[in-house]
Amino acid sequence: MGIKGLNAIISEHVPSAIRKSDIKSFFGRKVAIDASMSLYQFLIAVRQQDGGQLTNEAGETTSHLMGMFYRTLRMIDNGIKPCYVFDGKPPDLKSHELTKRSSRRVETEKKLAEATTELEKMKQERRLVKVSKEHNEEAQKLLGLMGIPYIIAPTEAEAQCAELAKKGKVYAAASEDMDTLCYRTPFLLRHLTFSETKKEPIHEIDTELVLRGLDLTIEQFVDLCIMLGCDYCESIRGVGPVTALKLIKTHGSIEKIVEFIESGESNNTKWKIPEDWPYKQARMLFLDPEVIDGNEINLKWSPPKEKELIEYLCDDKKFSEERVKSGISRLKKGLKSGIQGRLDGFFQVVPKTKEQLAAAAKRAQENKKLNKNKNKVTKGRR
DNA sequence: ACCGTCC
DNA sequence: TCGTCTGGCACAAGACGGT
DNA sequence: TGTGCCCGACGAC
Repeated sequence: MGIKGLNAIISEHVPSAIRKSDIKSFFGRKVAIDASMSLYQFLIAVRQQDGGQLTNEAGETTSHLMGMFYRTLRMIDNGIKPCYVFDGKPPDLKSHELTKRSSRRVETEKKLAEATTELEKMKQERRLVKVSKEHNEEAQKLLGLMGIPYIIAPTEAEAQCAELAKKGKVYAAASEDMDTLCYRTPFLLRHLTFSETKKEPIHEIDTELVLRGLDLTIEQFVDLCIMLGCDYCESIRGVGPVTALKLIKTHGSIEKIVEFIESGESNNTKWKIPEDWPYKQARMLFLDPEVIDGNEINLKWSPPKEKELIEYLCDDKKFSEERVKSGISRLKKGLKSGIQGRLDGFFQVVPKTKEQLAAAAKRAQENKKLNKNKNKVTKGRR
């Protein structure tokens, strides 16, 4: 998943589109999160000494529930209201990529069988991690009991996250995945979760600023991303990030670039356009993805179902009752203090007038100052 | 900031 | 020679709480 | 699975 090297391009050409800030500056915000991606990370990372996953007595995996529970609590503690979005059916174009992945799986399984050392076995085992239907359903059950809203997307979760942000149902999409920008989410938050414990600050990427900074339309930006390399199709062999940007700037679209290369005017023999290249379909998947209209979605954060939560996590999954109870009170507290939260619908309409842009710039300035002051305060205390 | 533990 | 792409490799991916 | 880093290959200048 993702767009190869896009982060590097933005960091280099439009660093001003990435605002770096503290988790505190998102207090009162709602965000949409790709649930399946989170579950995958938890399944890989939440392990014990011997490399095995956390389980209950029956041997059922609990790593994903553990991760989901505590990460969500952490966000609630910080006044952030998460909404999780689960993947639906992958689009047909992705099947190439998916068959590639499954053939890699077969090889990994072989290696696992051949592995001699425990260490080697552990490594290969992690590569085999896959988010199952059961993992997803268990996570959904947990979220339901916690009173956290979730959505099952028709196809790509990233696209649905962006849709929620575009319609003002949430402030931003939170993801490590750069292709969320292709769906034109107003804001993309990277490193949202581990920012407090780790050194990386939260990166807030403003899609409109990226487009303006690169001086590309959204269509051209998507074409650039396809050339950089996405999940849906191949890219032009011999064209890396530098050339891709140059080409899109001078020719304006992949159609024109293909024309240019095939005409031989480029004096370049090394560039190889893929045969039967479905770039037009890939482009449409980004520009017009299948999503549930954000206007039809009503996100609600409800009080946790205490008794059932304890039954599920403690009785069934063997979580510490003390910790779960403390989690429940954190949930209740966090939801109370938020009350109405902040207004996330500010950027509802995509086209902006000059006045709106000026106002947005002013707000950004003020936020910056605010963050600086906050940092000073916290530093002073320590 | 480390490091063992969570389940 | 410089710039750019490719392919090889290693590495790490959570959160909590006590010290 | 992706990301950065180092490397050699290969055109461009």
